[in-house]
Amino acid sequence: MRLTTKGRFAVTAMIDLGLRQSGGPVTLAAISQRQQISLSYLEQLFGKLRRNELVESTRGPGGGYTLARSASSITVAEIIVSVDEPMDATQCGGKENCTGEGSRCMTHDLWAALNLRMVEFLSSVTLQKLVDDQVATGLQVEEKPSIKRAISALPVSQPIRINAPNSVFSLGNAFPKN
Amino acid sequence: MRLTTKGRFAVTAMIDLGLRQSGGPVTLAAISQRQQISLSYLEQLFGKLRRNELVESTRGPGGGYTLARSASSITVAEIIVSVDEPMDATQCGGKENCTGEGSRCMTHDLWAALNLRMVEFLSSVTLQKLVDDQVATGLQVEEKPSIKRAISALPVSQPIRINAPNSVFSLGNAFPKN
DNA sequence: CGTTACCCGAGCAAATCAGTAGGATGTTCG
DNA sequence: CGAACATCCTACTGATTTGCTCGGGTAACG
Repeated sequence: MRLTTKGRFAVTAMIDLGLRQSGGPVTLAAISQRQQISLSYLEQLFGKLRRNELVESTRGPGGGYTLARSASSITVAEIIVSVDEPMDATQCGGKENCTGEGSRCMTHDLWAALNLRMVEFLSSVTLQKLVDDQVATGLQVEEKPSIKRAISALPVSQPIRINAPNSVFSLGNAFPKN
Repeated sequence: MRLTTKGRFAVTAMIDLGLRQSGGPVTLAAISQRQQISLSYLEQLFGKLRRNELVESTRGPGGGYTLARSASSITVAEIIVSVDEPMDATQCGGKENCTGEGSRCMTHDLWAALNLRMVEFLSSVTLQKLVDDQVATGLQVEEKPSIKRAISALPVSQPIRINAPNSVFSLGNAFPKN
């Protein structure tokens, strides 16, 4: 498990998607405008999210992305793991003598175990919870017309602001030293 | 809070230090050999750990590093934060319009809150716990002579293997995709 | 003085990050 | 059909981080 801003972008985009998918598929262009993330970068992230079966895509006019499962069954851990490359393993890729013998290269098992704890923790937070917390901050999502796959003629309107209540939590790199 | 292999190296080295400092200061050269981390890289990491007052240094022959506080009062979170640069803040460094208005740039607060949760979690794990778990795996630390600051004439002997029981946990990037 | 071992900075190859560019493919509507 | 839409895909780029080397400097001990 690696925690970087990359995972943050993915989770943010997924929250936006969870908030607005009731009106049909949501385009990356719309998420890009609301969340200030570049479109091509979103395409790359959602490519991974799709291949990990967290979202489904619909092509053509009126298309976009929807959650592949209910938001309550998608966890933060799944999102982060999807966009973070597995990057093989520890640096003792198997070949290095690494002190030799039968048991693994010291740190290997130790960190596998901590990783598990991190995943357990992040698995306890569902996307639904994050979406609910957003709704609770008094954010209003203007609905798209309920006609399925209708081409939205609506202007993008003002960007959705995602605010955090005290109950949820944060990743990323904002950690002032003093 | 950022979780990368850098923090992993730091925590691993600190566990090694916690295991062996009872025999006096531990040299980075010894840690380097046991944990397979380059000496110069360790020097950089311990420079940060020292400036964050997690370790103390003793120069000259027989010198090395010792924990600045008891292992039970040092947390994993402190170690990781010490070696990970604060790298300022979110990308809306304050200047970007970021949708404007009074409230922060959407993701800002959301992630600050998750960050807090991560820190709380990693703060609940002390270095002492990690050291105890290592001792529990049946690792024997051969003592240096109890003469304080004596020059160790002992051969480095075999490297200490750090193994993980199921009770502790892991960071790092070992997370197989399948 | 010589050895030990901490200190410090510059620099470097590789990887990752965030984004750009340029298309190709599939869907819908006129 | 053909144009617009929107996902898909690959490759490339500049900036940063990672892990490490090199070369020296300084304090402590014999």
